[in-house]
Amino acid sequence: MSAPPARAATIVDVARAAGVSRQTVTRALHDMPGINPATRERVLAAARELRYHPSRFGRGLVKPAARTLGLVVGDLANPYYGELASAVLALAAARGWHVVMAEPASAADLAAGADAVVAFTGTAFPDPAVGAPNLPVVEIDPPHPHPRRARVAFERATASAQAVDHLLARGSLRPVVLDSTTPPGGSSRAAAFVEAFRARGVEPHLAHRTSSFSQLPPGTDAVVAFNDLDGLRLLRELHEAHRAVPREVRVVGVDGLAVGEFTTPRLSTLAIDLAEVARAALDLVVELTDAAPGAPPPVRVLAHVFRAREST
Amino acid sequence: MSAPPARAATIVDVARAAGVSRQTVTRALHDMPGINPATRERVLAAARELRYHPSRFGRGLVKPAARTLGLVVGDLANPYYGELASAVLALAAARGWHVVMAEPASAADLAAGADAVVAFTGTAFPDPAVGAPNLPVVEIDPPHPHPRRARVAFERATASAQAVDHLLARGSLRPVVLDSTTPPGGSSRAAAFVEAFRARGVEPHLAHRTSSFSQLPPGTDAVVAFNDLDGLRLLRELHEAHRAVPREVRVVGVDGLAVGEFTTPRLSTLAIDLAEVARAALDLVVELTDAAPGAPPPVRVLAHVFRAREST
DNA sequence: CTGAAAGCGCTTACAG
DNA sequence: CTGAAAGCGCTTACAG
Repeated sequence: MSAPPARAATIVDVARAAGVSRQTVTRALHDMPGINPATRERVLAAARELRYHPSRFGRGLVKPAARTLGLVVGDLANPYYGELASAVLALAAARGWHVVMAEPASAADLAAGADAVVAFTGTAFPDPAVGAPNLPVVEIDPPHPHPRRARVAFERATASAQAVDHLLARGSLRPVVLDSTTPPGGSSRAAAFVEAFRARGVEPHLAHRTSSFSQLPPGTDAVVAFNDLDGLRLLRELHEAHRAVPREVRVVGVDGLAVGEFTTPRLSTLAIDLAEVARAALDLVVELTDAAPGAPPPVRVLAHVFRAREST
Repeated sequence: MSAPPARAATIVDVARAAGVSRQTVTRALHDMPGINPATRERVLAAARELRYHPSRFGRGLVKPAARTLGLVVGDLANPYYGELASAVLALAAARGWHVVMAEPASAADLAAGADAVVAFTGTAFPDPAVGAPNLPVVEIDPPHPHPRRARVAFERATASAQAVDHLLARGSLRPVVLDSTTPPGGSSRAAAFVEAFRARGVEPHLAHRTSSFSQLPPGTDAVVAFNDLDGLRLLRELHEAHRAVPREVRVVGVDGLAVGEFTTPRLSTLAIDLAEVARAALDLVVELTDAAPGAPPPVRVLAHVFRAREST
């Protein structure tokens, strides 16, 4: 009967429709005592009719609101980021925080909707939009430290060295390290492996992560994949090419994906406790928020662990 | 020097610290024209010193704000939900919406922070908290239709029948259907398979999804797993028990996980296009919001597809 | 170039 | 049991 509303209904619209004042609407909506049941029904009916939904902003301004954390992760379709996000969600809920998520492409947009941001993308988090300086940002494993952002740094040297020792001890002397950068070797995960090989007198071949095994140098007897998903792809390719893993070729992934436990062979990998990463990130949000203005941003270092499974 | 602030700094605090008015602070913060550069610097410095970050609520009240979608998914560590979430995030960003995420356990809390909710959990979405009736809710594949919620329904009968025909044609006549409910057979995904088997004169054995293969009836020659992750686990167990797949035992999963392409053997599965599911859900949010008060909630039906890979 | 006023939608005291 | 007033933090016209 009524024309479609140009804007969403407000509490005043409901009050007018029900013939009461705004505070009576609030009372009805929040099931507060001291309201005539008949009045309440009338208000609720009007609210339903108008599809009234209270404005988050009006309410947030006047009631202590949940802190809202912005979370930016690489790609949720990769279970690695999914696990991290899942851990952050659980921890945030336990603290009563809300979590706004965004893909890296629209990360800058988060500044408007979050009180702080945790970013885990493999690249640098873009500077927040104009109008939102001083947004506390925590980066997980960023390519470069930032002078005003807290960060969770990954320690890879130890685990990479263990993996390399493991490979060498089993006779793999012609290793390839796969990487996402051009030229390959620029990412910290690849760099840690390259360094470990060199420290032991072995010069690994470098190639892009998208290389198939057939494109690698003949004689290749070990491959360090860029991540576990790539490692699984490689395992599949080697199976189809009738190359025995680990006898002829050894494969190491990075990430510690649970699904690497269910393949044949199980994928050896560099793992990190993502629940711990999540906890460190949330702790840093608090620390950074409370830090003195000039103080250097806090840092947490978390180490990878080499998990030898069957592919090595 | 100054005592720690009891509350976050507001624009008035910054104005006072810089010795200007509130609108001058706004001007400096938003890089607006018509402000003395020296004044701007002074304001920005004060803002930094006070760690001032504008309130989302104050701003949201006065500027047209992004719509915020609440998204509740089962478990992000499962790439199935991760893929869906990833698709929703991308689509939402394209429309300029924000996305607040929560785990099912804290889903009710979303009512305070979202303008609408999309829920995909395998169970019924809890009724939103008091004070937020009329919150538009879109459920994906809910166990039961809800009188006021829109929903994306999954059509499983066709694909399940195809999978069953495929199994039967290859001689698997003693199938087991695994399920998450107690007793098993209560979930819609399991029910669709059971029905298809019965329609063809075969009575499948039912067991709980956590059953290991060794606990299934002797002679079992086909297993319908509850989901792909379970299917991969089963594949691994069969490999260790030296049972040939698919020759002795055929395995079907449900979800269409990408990782099922990289295992050996590749996992046959019932897949659904999650990008399409995401699009349907977001479209329903809009439809539901615009719908007439009394109108029945809109519904979209999306069908699974049987993807025969190597495990059958 | 800068400030005083009005108003966004809500809830919380306080009157009646 | 119900309503008038004040105020949360911000931006947008409008004066000066």
